[in-house]
Amino acid sequence: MQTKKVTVKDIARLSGLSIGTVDRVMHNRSGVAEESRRKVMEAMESLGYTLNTNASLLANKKHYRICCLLPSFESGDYWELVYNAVASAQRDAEGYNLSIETLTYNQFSREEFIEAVERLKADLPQAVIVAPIYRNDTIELGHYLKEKGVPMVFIDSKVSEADYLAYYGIPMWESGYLAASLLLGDEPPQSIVNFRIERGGGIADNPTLARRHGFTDYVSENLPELRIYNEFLRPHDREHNFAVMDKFFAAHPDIRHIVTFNSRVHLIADYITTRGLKGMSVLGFDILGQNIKAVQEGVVKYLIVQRTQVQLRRGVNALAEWLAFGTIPPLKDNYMPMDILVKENINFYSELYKDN
Amino acid sequence: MQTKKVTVKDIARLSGLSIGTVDRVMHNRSGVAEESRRKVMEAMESLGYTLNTNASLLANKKHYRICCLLPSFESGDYWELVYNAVASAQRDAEGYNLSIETLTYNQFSREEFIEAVERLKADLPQAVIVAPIYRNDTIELGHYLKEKGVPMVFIDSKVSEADYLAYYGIPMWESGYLAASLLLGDEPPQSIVNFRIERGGGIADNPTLARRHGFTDYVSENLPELRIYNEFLRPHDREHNFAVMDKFFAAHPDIRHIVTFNSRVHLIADYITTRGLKGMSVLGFDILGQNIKAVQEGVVKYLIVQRTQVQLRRGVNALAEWLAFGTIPPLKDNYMPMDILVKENINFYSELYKDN
DNA sequence: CTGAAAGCGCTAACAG
DNA sequence: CTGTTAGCGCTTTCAG
Repeated sequence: MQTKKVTVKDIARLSGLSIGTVDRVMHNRSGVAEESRRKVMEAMESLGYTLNTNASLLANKKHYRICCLLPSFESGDYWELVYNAVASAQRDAEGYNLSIETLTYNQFSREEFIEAVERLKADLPQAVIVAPIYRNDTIELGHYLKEKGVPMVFIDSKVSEADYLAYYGIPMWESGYLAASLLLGDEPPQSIVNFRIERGGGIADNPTLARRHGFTDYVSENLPELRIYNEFLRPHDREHNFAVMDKFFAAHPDIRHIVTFNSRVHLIADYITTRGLKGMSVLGFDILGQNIKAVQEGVVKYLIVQRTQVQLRRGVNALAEWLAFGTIPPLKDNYMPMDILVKENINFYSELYKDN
Repeated sequence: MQTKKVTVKDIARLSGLSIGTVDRVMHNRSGVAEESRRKVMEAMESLGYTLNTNASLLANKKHYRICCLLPSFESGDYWELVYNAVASAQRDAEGYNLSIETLTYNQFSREEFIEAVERLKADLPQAVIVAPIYRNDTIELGHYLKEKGVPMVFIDSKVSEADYLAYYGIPMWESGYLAASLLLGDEPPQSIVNFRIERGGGIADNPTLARRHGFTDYVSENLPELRIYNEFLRPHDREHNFAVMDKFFAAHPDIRHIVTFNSRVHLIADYITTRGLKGMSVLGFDILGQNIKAVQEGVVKYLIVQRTQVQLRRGVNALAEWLAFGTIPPLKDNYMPMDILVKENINFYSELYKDN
């Protein structure tokens, strides 16, 4: 560290200007003579000035609002994780002159999404974070926000065609490819089953589609002979699901490998536990409480998870920097880690995903 | 959020005392009448006061020094990761009224460690972070620091018998157990080889010992028949290492499973690549640049890594809280995640481990 | 034991 | 275009 902290005063003195001007230069505000700007820059450079964030934040009266547009959730489902991450980001944000709000919509209802967008427009925040579901509507939202000068960050998944500042999330295709390599890498079976979720609305873009492509691409490349069965479950119809699975496994008693690309592998774990099936290799996604349990009990072998908290925090940071300094994130698409959880390491993740 | 931020003034007004007294109460400083203390507490409670960290930090003239006691490193080895984490924590620490220094010693020389401790004592910081190697000397250091009221945090590994404030690191035994389950879980082989590093000094406590125990415990539990060969390599003697491995694999051409418990799996990767061996299952630890490369090339199958940056940051945070507010960390032993890296997900980790 | 007052480094508003 | 000034909310003297 330096002998003494360099302050605006120092650089004002050195450049022969006032702290007012120094401030203006620092923040690229208009109304500074080119000559002065140069002098100030030079002084900052030579003294190695760094902004005291605490003082800055304290003095800054501006207050930014960031709004998160997310699917609503029921207890125990995927979006709850995201929502918790928002809550935690909210706490972090206090004291940073920015507040984070949430606007939710039923992910299966395009109407609700559009309505949520209307509400967003009615009380436009300074920045927006979106977990996109409806692709076209999201693109449109992007246009609108662009025009208003409101930056948008994607988390969870992205709509590449939209105007956005940055994306923080896992690479979807790769997550499926990874899934295949884990599940099928060691002793490739002859056939496997993919349990999917019946989609009601049908219009919604399914982000897990790319994931399934990643999986099937791995298969075409490495195991062209592999047969993949597709079966459909319902989020809340245990009886129906059990019937589906009973029927399937009766017809295919040899199948030992199960994959799901959504977060509901616990539906399958429930079935396996209840029926007492043995020797199954099951892979699923997302660190839901019930999924954790299934891994701990050895029913699910692999759980691929993302760091929702980190993703959101990075998104918020990117927006904060943009708002405060006009900084554009160095990378537009930020692909974050996909963690592989198994029985032997999962216990050291739960705390982290809850809070850290 | 509240309508308006609650400040010391508000609670001073409500309690009928001055902000000076309020401040004294907030920080449990002495010299406050019991009656006043009560009133202030009450007011804080009822208004839901929260400290404005920015203002606090800005006004606070105290400056804390944290010293990290670490093994020195050569480019590309494990301790470089830790050192980089310190450097990054240093940057974070600026503006938090605390500075982080590093004191290094040759990990193979107990003398150097003792000398480093002397230097530490000579210019005692307000808090200490230690990556312990010499167990007894560390215990002694703990006694000394305890007496001086200087808190100590362990990272990387811990000495359970010592007096310490908290530990942030992976669980060593479990990391070995995990290694075994990954390497041996699917199609257990008959025999495997463990390449170890010749230890010069011999007195140094080897933290990877617990890891090896975790591995062998898994084996005793699940694969009692498994034969584990032990061979010894040297960190910087490629020729010698190649001779050792040539000899070993000539004698055991059937062995396909290799594990190392230290960070130098790249030594083996180098050998495998050079000799063009095929079909090896190799597992190693730590996200060194050369190890990453070996995974990307498919030579190393599993790399188990820890989040050095996060661990250090948590350690620093714990100390900062202790210094500023006397807060004791909720958990003393904080076991952090062990990430499993394979070819298909490793590319999304490197950035994170570099900086995040 | 308590209150008053002087900043911490920066930003914003207002004069020039 | 530039300088001055009044705080932001808190901590820390220094008097009482």
